[in-house]
Amino acid sequence: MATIQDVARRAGVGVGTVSRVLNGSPLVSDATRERVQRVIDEIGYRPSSLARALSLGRSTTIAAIVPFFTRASVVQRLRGVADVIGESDYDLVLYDVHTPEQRDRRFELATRTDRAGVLIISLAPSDDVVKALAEAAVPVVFVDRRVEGLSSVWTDDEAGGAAATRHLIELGHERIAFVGDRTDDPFGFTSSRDRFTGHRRAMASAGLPLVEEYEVAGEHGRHMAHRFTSQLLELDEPPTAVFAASDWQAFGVLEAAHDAGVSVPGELSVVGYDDVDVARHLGLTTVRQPLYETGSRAAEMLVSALDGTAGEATSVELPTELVVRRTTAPPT
Amino acid sequence: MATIQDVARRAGVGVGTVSRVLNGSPLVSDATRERVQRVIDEIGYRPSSLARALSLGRSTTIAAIVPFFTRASVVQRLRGVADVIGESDYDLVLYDVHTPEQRDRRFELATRTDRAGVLIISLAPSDDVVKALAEAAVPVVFVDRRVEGLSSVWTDDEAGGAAATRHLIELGHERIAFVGDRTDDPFGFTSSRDRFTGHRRAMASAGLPLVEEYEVAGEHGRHMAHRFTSQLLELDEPPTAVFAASDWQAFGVLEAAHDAGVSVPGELSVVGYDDVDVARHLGLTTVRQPLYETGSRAAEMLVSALDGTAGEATSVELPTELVVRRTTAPPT
DNA sequence: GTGAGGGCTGGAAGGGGTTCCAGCCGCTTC
DNA sequence: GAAGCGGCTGGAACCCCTTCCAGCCCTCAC
Repeated sequence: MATIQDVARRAGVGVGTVSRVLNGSPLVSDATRERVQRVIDEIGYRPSSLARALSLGRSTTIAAIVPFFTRASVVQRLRGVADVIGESDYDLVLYDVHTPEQRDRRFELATRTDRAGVLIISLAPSDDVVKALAEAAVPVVFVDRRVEGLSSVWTDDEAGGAAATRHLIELGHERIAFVGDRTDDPFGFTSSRDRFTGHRRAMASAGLPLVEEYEVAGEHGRHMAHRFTSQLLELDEPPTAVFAASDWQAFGVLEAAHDAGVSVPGELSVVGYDDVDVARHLGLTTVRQPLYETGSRAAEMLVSALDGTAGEATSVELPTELVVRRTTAPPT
Repeated sequence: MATIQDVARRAGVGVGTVSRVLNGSPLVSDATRERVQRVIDEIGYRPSSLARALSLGRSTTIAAIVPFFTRASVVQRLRGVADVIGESDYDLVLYDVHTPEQRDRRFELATRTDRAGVLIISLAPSDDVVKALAEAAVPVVFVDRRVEGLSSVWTDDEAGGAAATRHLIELGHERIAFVGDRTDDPFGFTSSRDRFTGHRRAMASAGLPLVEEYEVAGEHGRHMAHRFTSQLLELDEPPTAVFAASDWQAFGVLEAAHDAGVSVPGELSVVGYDDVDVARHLGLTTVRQPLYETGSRAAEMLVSALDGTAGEATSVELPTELVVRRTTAPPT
């Protein structure tokens, strides 16, 4: 592997000059520049970004800490991140997190200097970590979560949840169930909880009673939602509508309804959350949140912070939007 | 940020000794080791992996070059990769590729030494690139593609395609259409083409005619498949079955059938390919390929190559499997 | 002619690790 | 008691860049 020394020697110049050519410094005469450039092309020299980073004291890699990057919603956000970072001079390092232990380890790593910046998706840092991050030299942007004193891009889950339930209420539903994530989730995800809060708020302001049997929560995913829905449908007074905390849970609800021979939206209305790709395909009424944009906006904020064009920590809220499709209708 | 010098000074030892403690060398007395370790813990010292990599001459990052990592099938593979790399001491750098230009640029970067190893998913390198990769010091493993002289993990798309069509033939279908990707695809993806070859082979060996009208190809994705299927269904003699080169294209086919009021599987049988998550959900008959395993196996191969426990380049074929669900039935 | 100043250049220092080499110490061994 | 040896240690050299500083040469003004 050729080094800057080799180039300097072959071109008959000093290493400083080669470095200046490499970095487009104006302090090089055209003749010299051309000569050096020719040698570079000839021997196919490429500077070591490792050495460069060490010398500069900053790397060009951005870490993204991501939970379950298999989930469609997370992938969408990540795509926004990847698109922006791909256009920049930075590289994207992916840290997938399955367990709270991994999460904490990753957070600890994040405070080290090896990465130029850090993007944290959907994960909740403890107060200690927040402090460490705030003190650390590396810029951090949170996606899908608001953190005091640090930059973030987020949406209002509570308002979104309220909108979903309000839609059902406006259609005339009164017995509305909520299917969400377990509340003691070890990652401290709050989106399901916030959507639930919104749901209750909407129920309350419509003067509808909160029936405990209608509020179920379990492991994230289709299966649990399926099982819960089967149980809901067997109640003496089953709900006429279900608001699921995510599209995938809504799919589980739909499946369960199908299995039980309950027609949608005839006998049961269903609303999801996220507006994942497939949602449109299946005609699911849902609350759309701008997944891609949360990722791309956050990445943009981080990159401009790294390039020094951004100022203080900023918190950006992106809007959600109710998308009415074919799984909701007035109760019969 | 503390350096190894600081630790050495505070512990009253030389930097060499600190480095030895850091790397678990046996050439340190227990007393010294403990003293150094205490200082490390005290001041929360973390070695710079950048400096370490530079000094060692090798980094601990693995690059994954990935096309459209939004596609569910690609995400599945990537998950396999991420799981394995997450368990190792390496970091995963993600390069998403949307255009052939990006691909070529990424390949060029791959031949440089900054990354310890490279994983290339589904993408086709030119002969020049193959040569460069073979010569470069960095180990490379291809996923979803077989490359002469380099390691790879792949499945037999032709056999899979043949199996899909054979299934339809065995059900009694004779008018079987194929909906695939455009053949002049700029990335040189070959999977759709290979599946098509398998399809034709199966037709031929069953003595069935190849009808040109039944072989359609266009941009990858649901929409094109939708449009093509609508056209197919308007033919004087429409096909009774469709083999789509991917699950998502199969979903487009299903949509088109639904829109045209054609019942599935009553009037039209549909087979997909990949067995993406949603396929099960929608009851799609499809050819399952082990997406996750393809990624994890490749990552394992790469990691062991990096750790020196692997030998020569190896090529691993993983099996495909026909999964019959609710979208195929005998013709009426 | 001299001094000042500007344009360009070479090379040393520095960034934070690893490793090799030399050296010290204390113990055997003859 | 000297020689030999093994265990442990300190520190210089090195990995490959960037940047700062000093210095050279020229031009221009006085």
